Amino acid sequence: MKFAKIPPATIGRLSVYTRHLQELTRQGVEIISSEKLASLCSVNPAQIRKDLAYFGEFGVRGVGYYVKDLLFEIRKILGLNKEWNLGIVGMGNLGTALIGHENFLKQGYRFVAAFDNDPTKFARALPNGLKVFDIKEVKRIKDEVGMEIGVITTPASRAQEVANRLVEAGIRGILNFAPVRIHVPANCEVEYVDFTIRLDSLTYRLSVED
Amino acid sequence: MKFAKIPPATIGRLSVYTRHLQELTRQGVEIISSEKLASLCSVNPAQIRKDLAYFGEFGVRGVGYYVKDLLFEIRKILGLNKEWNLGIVGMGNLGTALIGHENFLKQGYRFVAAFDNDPTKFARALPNGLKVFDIKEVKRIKDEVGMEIGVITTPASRAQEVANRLVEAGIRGILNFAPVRIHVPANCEVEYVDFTIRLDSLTYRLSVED
DNA sequence: TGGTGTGAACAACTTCACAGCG
DNA sequence: CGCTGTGAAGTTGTTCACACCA
Repeated sequence: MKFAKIPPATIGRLSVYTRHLQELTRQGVEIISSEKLASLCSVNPAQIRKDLAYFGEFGVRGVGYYVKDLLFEIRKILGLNKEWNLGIVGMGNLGTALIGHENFLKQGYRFVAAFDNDPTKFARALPNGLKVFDIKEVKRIKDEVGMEIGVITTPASRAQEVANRLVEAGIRGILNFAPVRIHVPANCEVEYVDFTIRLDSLTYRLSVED
Repeated sequence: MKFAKIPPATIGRLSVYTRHLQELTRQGVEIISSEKLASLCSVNPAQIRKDLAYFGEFGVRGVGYYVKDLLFEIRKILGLNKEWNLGIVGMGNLGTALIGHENFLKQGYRFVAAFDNDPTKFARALPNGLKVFDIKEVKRIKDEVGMEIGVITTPASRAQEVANRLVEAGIRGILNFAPVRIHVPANCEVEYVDFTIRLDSLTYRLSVED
């Protein structure tokens, strides 16, 4: 791939493009212009072309983009030409719901391990046949099942401690649902999903506009 | 300062600050400097001061910020000096998990209504005593229970249709978990939570750095 | 002709550096 | 004296406008 440094926002938008390209594929649409795709994704058409230009030339001038080809190329850019193995820590309501959620599989993410620190949960059988292990065993299990990314769904107060364990076990990527920032070494990447933060943005806007 | 337009990123960070200020309160910390708070939140100290400066002067020079006061002030800025009533549409695994998730209540969000389009779910009793209603009844129920924000947890293919119904019922704020952009009139605000998009950012970085 | 690819203009956001004040 | 508050500088990201090409 290219050696320019890519805006994080571009990467986020590439994901959005793939969601809508997938939908277009399902609808049988074969070709789409940056203008139409932009409208679906609620962005500026030039933004789409610019985002893609970081990685190469994927369109046909005067025509547009071949939906299937573009989808394939973007997924390759995002590293999604392989399946990724996820391990999840914190088997409360949310963790249990995520492990059974279709969207992960649809995008190429597979849960291969589940952890908690509550012994009463170790017996429980999960939807997809996984068993819940003690978080202390994360290193052993990680190597056994080839876990690559850790998903944290514990309460905020335990997130840092879990992150430490994951890092220690050699995990290089973490998706954190707990509503606090966590601190990890530079060789480990973290992304955050905090739905109450998004709600706060909403309430801010709703409060201001009146 | 008061009437400048605020960067969306600032609003997002204000939420992050509150999460850590809450944690500090729990730990009994009374005063904190922008430097220390910045370290907790993984941002630049000047960024915190700048973010706050959009809204007023909340610190004491030479001292720092009083944790409780700052928390109160930021929550007021975000419109969180009231409880907000949420209605959720799509009672699959994820929807059911969210409705029982402590973080919402902790931040002042209360689920007051639940909807689906699958009649077999209407009977089901939810954790917090709510009943699942037909999405077609959203307008009536919304007025009855004072629902203010709609949360969409349906599959992508049904998100737009649900958004239309919410808008029609007079909802002015939507939190969308479905992995597609939705289109609504200008008087309605939308925020997105897509965890597979965040995972894609992670896999991109993991793929590039090797 | 019509839509992509892209340098250049523009806009937004972040960080610096220090003045100002408790 | 130390930490906040803030103009100015620096950096990053977005949009425009048009050259270019199937």
